[in-house]
Amino acid sequence: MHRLEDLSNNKRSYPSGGYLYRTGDRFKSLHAIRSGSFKTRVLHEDGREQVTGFLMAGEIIGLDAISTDLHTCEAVAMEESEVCELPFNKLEELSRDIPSLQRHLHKIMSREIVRDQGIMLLLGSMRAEERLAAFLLNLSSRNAAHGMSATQFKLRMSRLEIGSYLGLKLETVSRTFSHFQEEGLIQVKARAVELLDLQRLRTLVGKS
Amino acid sequence: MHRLEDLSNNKRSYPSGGYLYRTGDRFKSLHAIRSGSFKTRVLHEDGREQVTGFLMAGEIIGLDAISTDLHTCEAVAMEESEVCELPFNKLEELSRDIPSLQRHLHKIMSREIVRDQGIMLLLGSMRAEERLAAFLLNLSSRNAAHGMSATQFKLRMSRLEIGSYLGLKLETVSRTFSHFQEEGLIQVKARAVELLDLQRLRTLVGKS
DNA sequence: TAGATGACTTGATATATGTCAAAATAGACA
DNA sequence: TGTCTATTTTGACATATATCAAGTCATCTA
Repeated sequence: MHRLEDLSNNKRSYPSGGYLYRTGDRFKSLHAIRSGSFKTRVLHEDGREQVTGFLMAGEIIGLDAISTDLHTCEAVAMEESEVCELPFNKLEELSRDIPSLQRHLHKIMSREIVRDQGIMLLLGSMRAEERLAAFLLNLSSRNAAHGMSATQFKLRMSRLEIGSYLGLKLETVSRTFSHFQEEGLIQVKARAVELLDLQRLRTLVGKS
Repeated sequence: MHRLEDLSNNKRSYPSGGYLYRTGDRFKSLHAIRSGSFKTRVLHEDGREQVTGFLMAGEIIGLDAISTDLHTCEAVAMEESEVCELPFNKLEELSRDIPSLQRHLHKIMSREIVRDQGIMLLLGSMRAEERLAAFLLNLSSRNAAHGMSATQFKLRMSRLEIGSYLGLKLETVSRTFSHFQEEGLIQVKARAVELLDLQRLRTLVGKS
């Protein structure tokens, strides 16, 4: 067993804005993203909402949706997004027989929790510049992990969505981008970003 | 199978500040809290840290510790804290035979993720008053869930710890407490708190 | 290509929260 | 009980980010 998505025989496509699942849906599957990208959101009764994550090709969606009805996941990329469905009951059955799968699921689950804790640290104790630098570096290393450029990429999400994720207003996100550019840390034009000085971006994140 | 802790034959005690697990420990057990309370923290390489949760008697600790080495859990109460250990491999074995346990574990896991998402919403989009009101209401309902008063209780944690959890400085926490008292929402003296107007506290959280 | 629509940038100003400092209070211990 | 220390409160001031408001720039459609 090398890749979870080998288990799937059900592939589906979603247009931008298409819902993979939405508030109230019963959780029943994991999804491996083959192309495009997705965002997850939590909703509050009073209408307040927040983006809680962005997911890209090569990553697994779904565990953070377990049993919550205040949570949605939808495609954000400009191109079509494709996923493989991994039905949960099938995974459960298999995981009884295949110990390595059990561990694999654990690892995925853990990763989500660790990721959430990182975001909590970010939201709770970083300033705007640190948050955005951390965000860019995170995208960078995930790009690299999937065989894409670590320094040049196109953002899949709007300033508003980035702001929601980082706990900032879109104007602050935009200003901080501009500021980074003035400092020679990045080159940014609309959604096209190039990281010019990874080292200085890293030191930016690691200070209080 | 009604309560997870019936599985345990291993009970342990911790003094205030005692570590249940600490950075780098290998995750191997869940723990059911019998008395006292605990806090979990994430640590950052640069020394920055944040309280990510408070856990009280009757609750289960441990899942958010899976495979992360930047995470600690320690006792915070004044009195001794006692836990039942639930070894993970034992749980895994049992969960193969007992489907209801599998579901039970799922539910616990989900709850942690949902909780984290709630905190992300709080940290990302609420102001100081809303955060503290949400915090107090959360303590209140958890107290009630364990058969204690929903309106009168003693805080187990310092202003500094509350601030770390809510992404605020301790002075802001203190000022907000005082402000709530002036408004007649609560009665507070050091760590003794009485919620005087639950309804208004709730409306405070649900606006912006 | 022109016009329309939504996304992004930039500026001026307001405001919430942080920072620094001191005093008051509570809890621990001899 | 009194002393010591840590916690909490309160004040004055600084600052980061939000808010409000234009204006520019992209992208899409006709």
